[in-house]
Amino acid sequence: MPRKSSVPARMADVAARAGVSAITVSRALRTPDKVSPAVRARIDTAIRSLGYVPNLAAGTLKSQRSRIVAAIVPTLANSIFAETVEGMTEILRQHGYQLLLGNAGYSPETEEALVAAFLGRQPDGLILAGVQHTKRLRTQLRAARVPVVETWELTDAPIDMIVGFSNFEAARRMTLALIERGYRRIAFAGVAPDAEPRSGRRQAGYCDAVAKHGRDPVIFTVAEESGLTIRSGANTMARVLGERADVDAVFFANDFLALGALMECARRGIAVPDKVAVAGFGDFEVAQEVIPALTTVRIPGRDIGRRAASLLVDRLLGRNGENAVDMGFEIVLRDSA
Amino acid sequence: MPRKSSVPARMADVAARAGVSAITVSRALRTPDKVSPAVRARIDTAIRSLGYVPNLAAGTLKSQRSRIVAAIVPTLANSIFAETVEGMTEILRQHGYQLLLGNAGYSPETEEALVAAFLGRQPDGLILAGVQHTKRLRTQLRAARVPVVETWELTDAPIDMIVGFSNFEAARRMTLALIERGYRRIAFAGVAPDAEPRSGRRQAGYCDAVAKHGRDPVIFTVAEESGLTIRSGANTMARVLGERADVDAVFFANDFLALGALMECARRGIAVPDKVAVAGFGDFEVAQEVIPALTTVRIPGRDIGRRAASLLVDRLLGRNGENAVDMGFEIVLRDSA
DNA sequence: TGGAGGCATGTTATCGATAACATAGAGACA
DNA sequence: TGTCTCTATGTTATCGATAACATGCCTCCA
Repeated sequence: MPRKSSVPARMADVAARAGVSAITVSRALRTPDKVSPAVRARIDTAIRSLGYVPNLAAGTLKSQRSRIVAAIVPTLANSIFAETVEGMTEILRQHGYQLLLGNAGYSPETEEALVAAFLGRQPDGLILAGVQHTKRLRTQLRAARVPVVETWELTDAPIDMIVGFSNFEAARRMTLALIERGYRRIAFAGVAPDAEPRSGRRQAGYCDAVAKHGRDPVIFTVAEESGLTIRSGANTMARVLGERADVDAVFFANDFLALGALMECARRGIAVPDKVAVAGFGDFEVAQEVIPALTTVRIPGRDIGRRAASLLVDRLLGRNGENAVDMGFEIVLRDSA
Repeated sequence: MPRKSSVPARMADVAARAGVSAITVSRALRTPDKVSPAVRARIDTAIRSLGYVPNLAAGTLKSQRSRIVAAIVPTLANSIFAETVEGMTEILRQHGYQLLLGNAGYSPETEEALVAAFLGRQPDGLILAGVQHTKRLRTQLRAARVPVVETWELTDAPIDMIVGFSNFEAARRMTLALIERGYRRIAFAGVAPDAEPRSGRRQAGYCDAVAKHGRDPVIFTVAEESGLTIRSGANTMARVLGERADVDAVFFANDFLALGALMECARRGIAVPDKVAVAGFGDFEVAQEVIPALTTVRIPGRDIGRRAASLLVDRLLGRNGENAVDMGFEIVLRDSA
């Protein structure tokens, strides 16, 4: 039966116009080499003349494949996670997958709620930032049998696949580099470990390094409500300068914090690194442009996204490759420390 | 018929366990007040004990409502668009909608391809950045009868709804402010107008303002491949200083460019604003922290996202409100100009 | 006391694509 | 020439939820 032209065309309409059955249209779209060129041409013409758009909800329902990948990140704004998301969309798009995005702040509970909402879409895969999840989330994910990639950290007990680097090791190595450069009293500044797990792992790496050299850690905790911002970096630097005249280097958990610290020093006319050295984490674009250029840890954020998506795609294509990838990091020594 | 416990539970399984029919479960989930409290409680128990997750593909197929909103932005990385996306997810989540995200670079063709791919998901709405789209895209969207919100600009001929501000007017006002402050020879630096339409509109606003004062525009075009980055801002500033000693103020199309310019001046020991003034666009976080603090145009990026999502949600709920919202801008005069 | 109206719940058909199975016809080869 | 294989295409049933319509029962008031 023909339908009013005001309602969208269905596959059956395309089939009728091309003089074939619906399944042949379906094949022409999904596995073109199983359809003869002549028929394929007729179908293409019909599709164009009807403006046909396949209803993926119907396809998903029957085939149990949604071609959707869901990703959950803590935040996009002013963050290197945005690059990771771009890296993911890039690879996923190449393989015909689309990205359903959620941002969870730094709350495992919100993450859990988002995953619950996303699972109803039958995503073919899931990408999460971090390895700190609620117990219920882990249970739910195993039950759903969805391929999962965790990112931005490493752990011995991933849910499934993982693409990241060792925040602990990166911070440890940066701290050792600062020690090697001759700084005697190195402080660490980040948010509370339970508020942001990655920052917490970095703090632990710092503690390990100073302990190895028989020194006491000096830790400044950034107020949680202000977060990893330039402004809170400046505030924290002000506290360090006011409270601990003996500190000769500060290692910040994030480049924005470090940038704020540099600005605070500039405002006060304090020489960096002569009076106090500053190091950051992330190697954001601004790090190499600021004066003095920022010593920091380079993290391949975009590549983490690309690689996470690749692992997922490989799994979905039945190609079984690695399950855990350490993307590494790089200590970048510049002028600020 | 009962199913193996290894396959996910369906609504019928929940219904059986709760001793009701499937439709009652459906109602308990979507319109709980139409189900008696006692039955609702039994259903809730059944859902939890089976770990039931509704299959939204099935629901979408029958109800023709996907509860998905698709958004396409040029880029997320290092960009204020990321805040807009966060604003959108925030509002959409409150109303049970999920965000399908695409990034199109600055290519209308990629945007068109993304929309085509997204439409198959039957999105309940679509949010686009900008108002420059291919003709085919406009046709396709009208045919699909999807509510559309364009953002970040204004136009007399929106596809449907629009939430933005006037890039032209914002740049014009900033230029006038610079003139008023006494700068005689003001240059503009941005990417080529056809590469980034928003930057192009800003350039036009600048030209209008200088022309009103009988002056000739001085335009520096940032190399397209490097884009709106700190580094290309520094390079552009170097060109300005080398080629146009008469220029006493430079208005950059973006805060990152302006930031790079400030850094280049610092490296060369050139006083800002005494020797040359610098203004930016966007009021990114770094603008108020850098030294000298950056004179710029504040754009409510997050609010644009929130408002765009609200307009869409209102439309979907049958509440017909405004179709065009000017979110305005604010000239922020700081130390750099 | 009876019927109108409203609430809670049920029955049936359906959304549109595709997996699984079926079949027709062409060519290959003994 | 018969049968075997392979390719191109078709038929049927189905994925899981929900719209539309149906029904039973309770309450209220004339």
